[in-house]
Amino acid sequence: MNQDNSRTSSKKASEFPLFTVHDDPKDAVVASHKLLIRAGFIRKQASGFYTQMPFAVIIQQNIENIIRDEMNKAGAIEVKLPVLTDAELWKTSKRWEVMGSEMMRMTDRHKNPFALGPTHEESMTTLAASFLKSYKQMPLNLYQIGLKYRDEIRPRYGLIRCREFTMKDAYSFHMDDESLDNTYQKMRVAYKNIFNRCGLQTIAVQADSGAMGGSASEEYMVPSEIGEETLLVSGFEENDYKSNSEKTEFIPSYSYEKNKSTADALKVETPNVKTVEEVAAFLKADIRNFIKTVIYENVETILICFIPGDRDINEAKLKNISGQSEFEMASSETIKIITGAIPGFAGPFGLPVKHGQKIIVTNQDESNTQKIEKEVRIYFDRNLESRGNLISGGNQNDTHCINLQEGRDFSIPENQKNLDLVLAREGDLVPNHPEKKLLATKGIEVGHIFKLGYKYTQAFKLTVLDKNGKAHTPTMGTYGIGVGRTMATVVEQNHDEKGIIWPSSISPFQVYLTGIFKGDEQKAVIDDLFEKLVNLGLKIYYDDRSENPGVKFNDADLVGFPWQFTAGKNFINSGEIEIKNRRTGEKTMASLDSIDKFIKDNLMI
RNA sequence: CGGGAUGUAGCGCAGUGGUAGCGCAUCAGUUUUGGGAACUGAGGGUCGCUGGUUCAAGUCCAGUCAUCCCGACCA
Repeated sequence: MNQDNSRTSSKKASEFPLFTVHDDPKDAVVASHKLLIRAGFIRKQASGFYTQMPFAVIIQQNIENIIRDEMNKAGAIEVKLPVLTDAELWKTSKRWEVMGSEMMRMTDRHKNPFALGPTHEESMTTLAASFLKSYKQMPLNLYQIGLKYRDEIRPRYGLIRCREFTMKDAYSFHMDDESLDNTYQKMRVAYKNIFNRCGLQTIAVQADSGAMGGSASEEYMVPSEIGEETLLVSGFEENDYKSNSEKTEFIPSYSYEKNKSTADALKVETPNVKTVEEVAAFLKADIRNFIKTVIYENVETILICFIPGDRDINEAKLKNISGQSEFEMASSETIKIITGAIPGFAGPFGLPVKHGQKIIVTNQDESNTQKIEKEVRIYFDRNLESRGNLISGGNQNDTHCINLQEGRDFSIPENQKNLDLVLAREGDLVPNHPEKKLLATKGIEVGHIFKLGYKYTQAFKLTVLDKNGKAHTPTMGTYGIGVGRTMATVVEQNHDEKGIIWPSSISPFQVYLTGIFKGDEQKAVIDDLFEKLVNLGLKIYYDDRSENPGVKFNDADLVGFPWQFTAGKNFINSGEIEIKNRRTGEKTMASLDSIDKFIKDNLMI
């Protein structure tokens, strides 16, 4: 009998109960959230915290084991780090402040600060530093599967965005970029295999790699209406361009007018019209000839950005260009100080401040307001270069300027040429393939692989001796997969109006056996069938409740195991079992004698 | 943190200032068993919390907490 552990053994409903519920929970809006709760896989404990019920525990184990198998095959080594992390770790990497209120913090009895780990670069680098001494020990790829805590601003969609979630996180250490790339490529293969084996269709897209260097980064996205990322692709085939919109280079499918201004710059009154759209309508001008001004600030800097009037700014690109990882829209106060006008009338012509200038502004940080000095930085998008007949704010209330000429009325500095600040969108040209246009789709991120570089090895002073006996700082890669999110997105991709349809690779059971019987005598016949099926090696869930048949059929569809066997009066009278494929709905009849072959042909994986 | 909404039985929801309700679920009994059964009976409530107005508050007012949805973070 298959009684070795819960992952491989068969169960009876009378001993291993269902937790299905009749109604959709009122706070659920997406399919995976509704179905996982209705089918009794999860229960909400608090916002962003979920209990896993018995079936979900098995699914999670199945997904984890697929991940383990592929990671181990790719040469990674599993460890387990503490979830609770000492504040010292985060202070060393300067992330104690950067992480802000996203980290769940606490103190121990001695008043020492700790945080529940939102990620483990610090812990893993510290661990590696404790034993990595020689180039001979590398490359090394360490991973763990464990809980992460992030105090999300807005948990939502059930398991898709939680405050406590299980993640597989791996960190690799290398002597050089070539070795890093080698492991990175292995992880690409492993990730493809992992998601394929989980029955999850993903697309790998180019991702923004953040402020720490132009290294490679790929996100594994599940295409979905409810996705929080916008993806831009040239198609969905192997060699098509696929990118996160944050990362996508902006190449317009139309051309911006390059005529020189024939008239001098001129101020015009534009009372109470502020947005580019309003001003364009007011002046009856083409929105593409406008310069849109966007102003951000943080505690150190004020970032003034000029972009084409018909487009939006890409903040991820600005972060990379400016090196500032955090900023927000500048306050009205700040805008008045730097432009001399209320918001809505800023522009490059006659702007009272210069790039690099230090300026005193009021900093309204929480409760206390104080005067602090900030550095002004000015950035121009490349699509403004050499253009004339431009229109922008006049740095004066209710005033705009027309006939502006780049190089005459304002100039893009030489060291700032070719900056790309615009958020690309559907219809723009595909980078390197100007004959194609980008298509937009939404995606949920389930995995991310990333060449990290030296940030943590430097911060934690991790060095090893190279062949020449000289100290060398290794480079790192990091590779994450959201385990619970994988479970949820599988449901998003695999369900119908009746319930979930689990891929057999991660399904808690292969077969849902519905017994329909009157009285103990008939039940005994079907109990006996269950034992025989278990002995054939099937992982089977036997609904032996004395409910009405409809209740059991509905539960079988809802919990979504891939095959449904029904044994009722046909079985009792003539030994016929009905077999239904949950996904296709296809039904066949089999006798106990012929079922062995059916199982070998269809159910053994 | 801004904008919007909701908190009433385990779940889903009604509720007009004047007796706390419905459906499902639960428990007991009888019948029923191939697509969410029927009947009879029973149990289950600090109406989120605190304060106020009123002869009287689930209902009106103020505050507060929680949850969800829309925007900035992320696996």
